[in-house]
Amino acid sequence: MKDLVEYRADILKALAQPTRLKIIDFLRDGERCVCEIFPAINEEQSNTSRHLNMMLSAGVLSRRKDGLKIYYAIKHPELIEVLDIVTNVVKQDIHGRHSLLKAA
Amino acid sequence: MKDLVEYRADILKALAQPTRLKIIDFLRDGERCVCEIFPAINEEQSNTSRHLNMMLSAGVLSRRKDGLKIYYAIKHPELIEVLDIVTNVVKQDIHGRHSLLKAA
DNA sequence: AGCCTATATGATTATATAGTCATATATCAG
DNA sequence: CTGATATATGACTATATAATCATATAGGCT
Repeated sequence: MKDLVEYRADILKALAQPTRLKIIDFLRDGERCVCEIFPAINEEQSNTSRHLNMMLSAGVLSRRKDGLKIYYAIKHPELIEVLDIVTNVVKQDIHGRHSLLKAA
Repeated sequence: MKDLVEYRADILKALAQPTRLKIIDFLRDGERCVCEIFPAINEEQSNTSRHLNMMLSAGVLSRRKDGLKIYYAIKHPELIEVLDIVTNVVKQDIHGRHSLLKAA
């Protein structure tokens, strides 16, 4: 049986990957179907599907079925705040690093 | 060269692991030396050291040397807020799950 | 029924990660 | 200098992860 620390790690792990971050960024404005998501982030359909399912089981996304299409959405809006905070931390921190940013 | 998405993923990854979460929880009240940290979280010294260094390179912790001892601290207090938000999300979410919590 | 579209999944591969044990390095005390 | 303490690191193992290609499943259309 998982304890609280493990559940917290699961949520954070679900956010902690570039492809998944791109997905969540794309879902900021509301739910989208898989067929919209994978072209938007420029990833394979199957890879996108795996990441979506992973985030669903972690409790980060919710899923709605409508005919052939499956719509995913961010389940807890607070997580958007989490990403915003992390973005700010990175931006503060980036000045103390040797390497430069590719794009903002 | 890393882009913003990758830096964000690095920070989140640094938080997304049970042993590291325990370390950060222990550092909430301020800096601690390695010799205090690893007994507190009940991990090997070498493993603890690796996690500390990992979080240092990710920009999550800062390090201060004082004689023989090395003190680590949470670098960005905002990250404590991040963990608190995630904890709340988990607590909300836990009700919709099949398994029960071991401890809070 | 047969065909299309949307999504998920099995099998595989390459790479990353967490942990352990032994050892190296650094600083201090005497 | 010697010995003790604190921290870091090399080498290794076991496990997890991300990605890909091919295929399966499911819903809708004619």
